[in-house]
Amino acid sequence: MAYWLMKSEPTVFGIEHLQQRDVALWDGVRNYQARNFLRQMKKGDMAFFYHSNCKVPGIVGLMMIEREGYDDPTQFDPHHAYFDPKSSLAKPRWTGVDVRFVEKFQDTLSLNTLRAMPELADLPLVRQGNRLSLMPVSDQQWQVIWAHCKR
DNA sequence: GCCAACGTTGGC
DNA sequence: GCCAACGTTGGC
Repeated sequence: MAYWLMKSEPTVFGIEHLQQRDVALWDGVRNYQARNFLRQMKKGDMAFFYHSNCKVPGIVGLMMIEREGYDDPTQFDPHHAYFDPKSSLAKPRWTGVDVRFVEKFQDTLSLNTLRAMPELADLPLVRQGNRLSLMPVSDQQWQVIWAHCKR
């Protein structure tokens, strides 16, 4: 089983949305590096839910990969914000996964706190200027983060 | 709202 | 294939 961290803007799709829906498609990833990670995800993998572009960016909860990578349907829909005219049913470009809500933490584990953990120095999230929207988390990194999550 | 950092696009 | 211009991300 592998571990991941996945970013989303809470005004677009936050942990509360996932909590309400229980299972949701993680769509809209339009970056090849991130897409390739999506394709590596396996059912049962665990992922931290990270809120970005908000007042207190940080880890807010836990989810599980429910369904492995399949064609992100939004790429085909010309009326959708995530539409990609260069993609087609014959040659789809983008992948989504289904994620299942597991829990919401009592407090946000803020980016500032994460940056203060020396064990996370190699995590792309804490590096300056990083824009990768989802990334693998090593076993050791996971343990360190998990120990700080208020449950 | 600002803007640095980054990825993508497209002319050449 | 280079690289300037452009658009986007995301912390602050």
